[in-house]
Amino acid sequence: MSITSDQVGGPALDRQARRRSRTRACLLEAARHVLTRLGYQAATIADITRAADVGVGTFYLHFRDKDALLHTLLEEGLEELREEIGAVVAPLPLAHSIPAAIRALCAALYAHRDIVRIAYTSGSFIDITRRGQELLAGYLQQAITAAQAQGVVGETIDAPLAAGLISGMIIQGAMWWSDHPAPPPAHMADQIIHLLRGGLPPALFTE
Amino acid sequence: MSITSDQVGGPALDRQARRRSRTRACLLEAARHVLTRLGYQAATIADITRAADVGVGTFYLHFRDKDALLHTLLEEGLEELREEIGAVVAPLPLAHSIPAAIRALCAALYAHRDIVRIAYTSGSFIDITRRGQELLAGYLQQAITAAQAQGVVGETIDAPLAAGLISGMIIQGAMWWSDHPAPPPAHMADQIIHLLRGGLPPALFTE
Amino acid sequence: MSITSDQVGGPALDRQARRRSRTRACLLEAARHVLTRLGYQAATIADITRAADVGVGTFYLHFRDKDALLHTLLEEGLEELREEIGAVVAPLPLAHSIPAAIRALCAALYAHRDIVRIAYTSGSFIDITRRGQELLAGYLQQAITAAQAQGVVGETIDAPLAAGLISGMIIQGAMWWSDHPAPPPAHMADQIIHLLRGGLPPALFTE
Amino acid sequence: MSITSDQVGGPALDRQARRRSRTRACLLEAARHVLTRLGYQAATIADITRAADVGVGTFYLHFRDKDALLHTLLEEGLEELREEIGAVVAPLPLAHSIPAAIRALCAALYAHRDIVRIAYTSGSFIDITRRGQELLAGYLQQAITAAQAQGVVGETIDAPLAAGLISGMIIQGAMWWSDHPAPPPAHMADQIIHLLRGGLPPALFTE
DNA sequence: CATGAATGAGTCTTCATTCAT
DNA sequence: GATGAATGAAGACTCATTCAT
Repeated sequence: MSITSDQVGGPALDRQARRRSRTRACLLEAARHVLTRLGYQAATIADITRAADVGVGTFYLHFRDKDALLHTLLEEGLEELREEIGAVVAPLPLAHSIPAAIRALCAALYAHRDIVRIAYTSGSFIDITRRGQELLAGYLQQAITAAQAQGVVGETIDAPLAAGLISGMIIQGAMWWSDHPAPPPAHMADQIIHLLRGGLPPALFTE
Repeated sequence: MSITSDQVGGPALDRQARRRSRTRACLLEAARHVLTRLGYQAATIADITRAADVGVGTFYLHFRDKDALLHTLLEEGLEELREEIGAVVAPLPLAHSIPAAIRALCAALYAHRDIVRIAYTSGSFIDITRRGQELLAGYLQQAITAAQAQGVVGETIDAPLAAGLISGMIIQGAMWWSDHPAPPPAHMADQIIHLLRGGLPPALFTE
Repeated sequence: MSITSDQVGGPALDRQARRRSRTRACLLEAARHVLTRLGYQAATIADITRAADVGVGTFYLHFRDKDALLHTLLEEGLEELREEIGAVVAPLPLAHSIPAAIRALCAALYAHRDIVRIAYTSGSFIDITRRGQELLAGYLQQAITAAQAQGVVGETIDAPLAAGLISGMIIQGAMWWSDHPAPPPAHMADQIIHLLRGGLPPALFTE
Repeated sequence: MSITSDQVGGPALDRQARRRSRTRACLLEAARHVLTRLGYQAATIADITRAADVGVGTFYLHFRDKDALLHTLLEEGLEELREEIGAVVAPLPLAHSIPAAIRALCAALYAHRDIVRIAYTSGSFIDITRRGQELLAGYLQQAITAAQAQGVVGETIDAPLAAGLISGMIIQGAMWWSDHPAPPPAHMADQIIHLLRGGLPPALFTE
């Protein structure tokens, strides 16, 4: 008696589910490429399914519409960012983790520079974009606030705004990366840290 | 010949030209509002002409097509930016103009925050956007390079990258402004200057 | 000085409006033909605009969507029915107007047999269809009730149901007409009146 | 040969055939419900298989395509109508079977009101619908013609048309039933018989 | 110059049908 | 035989652009 696939329910169902998952992942991957290149509004469903090498109808088996795709792409990207950064920053002492946080943010945003570009050029889904920026700023603000609580940083620093500025700088770098290969994230992080350490001497600021 | 307003050529032609100019300005102003709200792709010609209170056909008397409108809007915005910033920065000694440049950049970008948002969310016309970013970075890079030439700034600073980072920080602020009223540009500039002066103490950077 | 069309606002605007109206009427007329032949669901917008000899986009200048077209078609048809029948029946003494009412109903439904077919085969817009049936039944019921009030008709007749049955018979005839040319409405009305006068003798009803 | 249920051919094949039959019946029953609710064009194969609780592919094991399903549904419905009505009317003397025929038609159409609605709102398969109407009219026409042959009904009655009118009245009632519960078929039949017996007195017809 | 009705190419989206498991 | 993921042709609807007035 031969062992056929329908004798054992599990594997058969698993294979089906795996195939489904793979198609969905193909679509997300293709969408990431296409949206990065063309922008959300200009990209068509046909562009995406062509890039994923599936039929147009297949798209709608996995996403309700174009908006749902973008939502999924951004939410999943945000979640990966959160995990990657969290894994690096969590074990560090808050008050002294700014360089590490900046390096982690740069590395993570470099890895997801496509998603960052899509988030900032799509126009819609501002809440997800905002949550992303808040995620980044959150790490920095925690570090600054903790340092202020320990008295090592003066109160003249507006912690939320400074955090926003630094994260803004990094995000802008990520958008730059979506067009240019250089500089690598480590170099970018070094320069940011160098700048924040007081790299620009007081001589430049005599007005 | 009938007695009409075109008996006297000069004034009539002027009035004609003035009316034409006014219509064109209305369209550009309407486009700025509508594109800021909806984004380039989502905004329709009808949206723009409705906001400008003219007929759809009138649009095509002033702009070849939708792309030409965006091109004009961005080029004119870029030119205004260049003039406003240049007027402030030109008379200053390069090596010591960083705070003034930052304040001028913040003020000018705040005034044109709609255009900045349109430039960064339209997806097309990357060359104009790049030229805008280069305009900003140019002022900063000149100042840093001049300071390095005078020996007041060390060579460990990557002048183009630092300039890019600082301008990126400011641009990111401008995109934030397109959604939020605060903080005012002067406050934003102060914080940036404070940060760059070495506002974050070495204590935060002991790794 | 020549008399050009834009010197006199009225006629120019009128011409514009007339042209618009004509296009709309073309579309409604084309829709009546196409929907009768293909049915509401099977008919495409392209079928209708092709029949009307206008571009597809023109359809959407006049109707929000396919549903709005059907709604308009049925409402306007219902209104014409109401006017045509009312004009005939209104001046008659209620209690003796049944033959006249039946002739008027037959004539009006014959004239609008396409609309009747569309209403009864479209599946949607049941409320308009119901209102149409109630319109027909209303005239008959008024006549029967008036006759009962004068004592010339016995109370064993269920006036609403009888009215519904007779109108149903006529409506079914109208649907028949949408496929066949004969019999003409006058003949149809004569037969109905003949039947209702007691054309089938008691001999047939000895059970 | 492995020990499985197909060792004994007969019962196994029977069980197979029974299961097949049951699935087919499920699909037809589900189709009847779904098509009644949504109409033929609007109903999807997925709607039907979901209602039947089978996979979409299963549908095509039992019907060549969507049209074949409708064809089967209508043909089987028509056959049942024919059998039910025939069983009642066949043993009666033609010339005196009009009340019985009307009662049988009302009862049968009430039982199959879903099918009637589907037939009249599907747009396609007009030949089956026509054959259905001819089935009904046939019984009535035979009765009227037989009565005319016996001299108990005058020749002023156009037998085919009168038969068509009466069947049309009943069919219209059946479509009404697909939306409303009342009146019951017996009541409907009584009123029709009452009307045809001369229920509307001559007083109403003095023009 | 100004207008807005008309156009039709281009998109999104649905769904009947197929086929590998 | 049963399943449901995948397919792509077909249809609704939008909107940049034109042109007669």
